[in-house]
Amino acid sequence: MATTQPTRTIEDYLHTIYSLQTEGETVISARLARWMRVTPPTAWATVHRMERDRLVEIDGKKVIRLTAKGLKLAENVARRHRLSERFLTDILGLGWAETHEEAHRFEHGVSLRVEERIFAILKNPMTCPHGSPIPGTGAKLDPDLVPMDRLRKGDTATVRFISEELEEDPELLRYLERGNVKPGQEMTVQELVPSTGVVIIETDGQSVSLGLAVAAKIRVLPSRQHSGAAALVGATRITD
Amino acid sequence: MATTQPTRTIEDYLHTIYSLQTEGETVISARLARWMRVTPPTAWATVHRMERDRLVEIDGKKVIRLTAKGLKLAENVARRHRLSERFLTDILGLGWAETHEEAHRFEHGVSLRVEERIFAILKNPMTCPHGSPIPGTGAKLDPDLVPMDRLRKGDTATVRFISEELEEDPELLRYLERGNVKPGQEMTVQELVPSTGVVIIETDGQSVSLGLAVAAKIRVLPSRQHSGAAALVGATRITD
DNA sequence: CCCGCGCTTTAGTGTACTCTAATGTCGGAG
DNA sequence: CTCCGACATTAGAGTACACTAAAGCGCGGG
Repeated sequence: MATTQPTRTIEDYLHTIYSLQTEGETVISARLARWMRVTPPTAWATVHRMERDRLVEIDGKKVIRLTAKGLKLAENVARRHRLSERFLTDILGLGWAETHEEAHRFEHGVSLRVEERIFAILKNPMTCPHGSPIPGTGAKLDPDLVPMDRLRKGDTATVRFISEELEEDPELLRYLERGNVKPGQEMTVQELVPSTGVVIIETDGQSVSLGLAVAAKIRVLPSRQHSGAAALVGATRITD
Repeated sequence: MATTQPTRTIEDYLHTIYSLQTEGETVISARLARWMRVTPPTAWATVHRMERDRLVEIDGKKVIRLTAKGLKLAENVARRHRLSERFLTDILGLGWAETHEEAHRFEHGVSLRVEERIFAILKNPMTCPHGSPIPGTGAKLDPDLVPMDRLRKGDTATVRFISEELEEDPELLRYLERGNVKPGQEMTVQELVPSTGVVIIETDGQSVSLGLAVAAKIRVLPSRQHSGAAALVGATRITD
């Protein structure tokens, strides 16, 4: 009945699918292939093993969705990952940009017992250092958050959430760290012209330029709602 | 040239071979098979992959020895393992008996960076909680230590070292923990009659019975040398 | 309406690691 | 000297995960 512990590979897929799914993205095999850095046939085969083991379902449009069983396992992986990130930064003192990569390795070594201890030592944290809620704590992504690319020139907001998709790129993370683009940071939009594909924001007096695809995966809580935050709803994009 | 990172399996074999080798035991394939809980053909194939990759050499008597390359990797695994044990007991508060098992999982998640941080937080520990020296710290197993089964009735000694071979059995470890048979503990031999196969010792007023095969893998520093500690040299045994 | 591009899927390989079943080998006990 | 038992080894098989090469498929634009 495949009640065996998922392998490391399967845990990674579960985590990725969970991330995309909770961030409201459409999960298809090709996207997983890119994220996992494997070829499409490899991802396809793995996803189909997961379907066989009732971890996911694949609908007529090839969209992959976690089953209840898969969700449970995925939440567990995500919890260990995000908790590991907190642990690595808060207790071991690793940098904000390194921690995702390190946690990706670290999380697989964390058993239930160790997880509980780390939780206790950290005093039950609710989110990872990049703003993702830690499953099991009751924390949810604030629905009032807005993708940064929906802001307009002059808008002020607080950075709250960096997508785990962006975390896959350490160079980008270092760039964001240098620019203070981290949860809790106040920011103001200096320029945002869709046709240029660039948004320029100001954080603590620093000017930081971001591509719109990147800005779309950073969520902020607006302070002064200029106006149009709700205008562009439904502009779904599968950019990877 | 197989400069790839060793797999988890290979790391485990390296660690086991390293443990046996540094404790002065003869390493053969059958023994590895028992320790790793796999069948002899599996262990054989794995060891031969390791030979192919120049991690070990196998002599005419089928004895397996680490090459310089294998030793380097094995020391790294052992360091991460023993350091993890210290970390899990000292920082996370896991029990002395659980920690080996947990560390076995945990160690694979520890990168060089994380290893360095843990070292720093623990203030450069020299040994694991069971007395094994942590490679890279310069610590060595004290050559004055004596296997507990070499003592005689009435001898007093201090427990210093529990073999990693014994650590594979959590039940035994819990028994030892309850009986205070841990590094640093003073003890006196109450009974030791080889023909009975049992040694009875006293620790903090507690009486603890151990099989001689187990006692042989616990090393102590004698306080009063009654006499015959050097008598039985060379009684090599491959008991597992 | 057809074509191409992105996605899916099949086919064929290869390595690591595991098993069972069976055979070869060697040394010590009788 | 022979036979048994422990160990080594070969043979045959299966799963997970990775790849390349090559089709198939469906939809949006010309």
